[in-house]
Amino acid sequence: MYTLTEENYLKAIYKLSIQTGKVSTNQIAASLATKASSVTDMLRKLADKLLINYTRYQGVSLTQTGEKVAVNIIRRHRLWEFFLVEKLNFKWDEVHDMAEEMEHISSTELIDRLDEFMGFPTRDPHGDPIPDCNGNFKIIDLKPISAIAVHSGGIISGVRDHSSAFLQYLEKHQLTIGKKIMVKEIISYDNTVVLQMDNKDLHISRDVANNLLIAL
Amino acid sequence: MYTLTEENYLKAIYKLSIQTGKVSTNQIAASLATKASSVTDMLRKLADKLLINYTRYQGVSLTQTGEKVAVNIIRRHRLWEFFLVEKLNFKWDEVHDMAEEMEHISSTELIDRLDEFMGFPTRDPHGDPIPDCNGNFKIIDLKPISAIAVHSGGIISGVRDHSSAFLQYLEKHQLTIGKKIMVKEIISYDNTVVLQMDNKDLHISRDVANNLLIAL
DNA sequence: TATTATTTTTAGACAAGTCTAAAAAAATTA
DNA sequence: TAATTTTTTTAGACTTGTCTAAAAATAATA
Repeated sequence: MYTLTEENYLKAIYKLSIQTGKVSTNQIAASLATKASSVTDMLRKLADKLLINYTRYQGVSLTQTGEKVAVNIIRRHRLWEFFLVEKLNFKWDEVHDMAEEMEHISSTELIDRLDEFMGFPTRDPHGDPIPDCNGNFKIIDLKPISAIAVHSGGIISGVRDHSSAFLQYLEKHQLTIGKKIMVKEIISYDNTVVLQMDNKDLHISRDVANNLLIAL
Repeated sequence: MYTLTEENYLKAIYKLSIQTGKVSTNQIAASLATKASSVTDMLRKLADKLLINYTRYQGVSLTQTGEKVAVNIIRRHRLWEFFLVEKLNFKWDEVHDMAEEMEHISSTELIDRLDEFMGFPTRDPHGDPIPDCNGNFKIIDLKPISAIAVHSGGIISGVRDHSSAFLQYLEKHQLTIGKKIMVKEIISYDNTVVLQMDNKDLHISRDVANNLLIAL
């Protein structure tokens, strides 16, 4: 239906527009590691196919069709990540690149059966929600640890940085999805956050606290 | 490592060379539904990459490297077919096109784990052998039903035609992998083959008998 | 507001893979 | 062996997606 490149553009635009609304050419170029001029070319093609709203110099947003396609790609990506971790025993930091390829397998029937095979999971291994076969999913409002008050806490429920370096760091310190944590103290000198978890103290940097999301 | 197109060419050349040794430009063109001129272009590229032996007008054969790549693609294809049938409950006539896409997922680690997950199967749903992680597999010499003598028989073990029309026909008449059959009679008028199976008689055409393979 | 800097777009070119039409080589037939 | 047919290759062009360099539009600053 859509080329691999088109799908990657739609996914990138979707992800960028969640945070920022309208998306700029340069943002897309950065996100896809390509040049602004290449992006402009592609934007015209996507607009011709009614997948994005685009007027030059004004940035882009997805049309309803475009969003549906993007959400579907994300559904496929997250279901394959779940499969790789739950069925093939990969670690959560190993699956991104593989799922990046697998998300382009086109059969809807296949992905729906895969969904069923795994018992209709609602979160992928990184805590991100998996859209159902109609594209519906709950956006839970998660907060980075750096944004909550001292003496409050919650359940680790997601990450903002999906790099394997970050995920490996978290794994090493047991900072995994589902863990209950409490912010004990913030050291004002360098904003180090002192967490209490499993009755032990753990110091994490501001950077880590910014990228680790909790549900209150 | 290799482009999708390169992989498809290597696979096609591999399959054609099993039957005929050296493969011609036109054979490849027919098998990939493309034009002879396109094939010539690609053959030069594959030869540059040392994947095939090619001198113009003389046909092609795979190099050792080329064969290794081709066998690996076939391994991936057949493992995914097995997965789709055994784990996701697809029927044997539904899986070809999906596997055709999935065979290009590149991770070796992924395919080896998938292999393990399914218990290292040795045959795909159509009876074709699945190469192991070193590319080894047994080529069992199967005979079409049309080639065996009256009153002899064997186990249905493979098909020569993988089209869904043919597979659906077989399914409908319970002519599935593993079934034991015996050739009772060949009607000389039109070469219809009368099979005995499950203590019942079944008439199949010469065409069907040609495409249904048995192990003696 | 005028100037400068940044962002975005256009113009022209390139690589991969495909095509049609025509030429060259090989195979077949007379 | 010569003529004809078939197969294969070459030549030139098109599409998709990319790039660099330069121009145009927008945003920021003086």
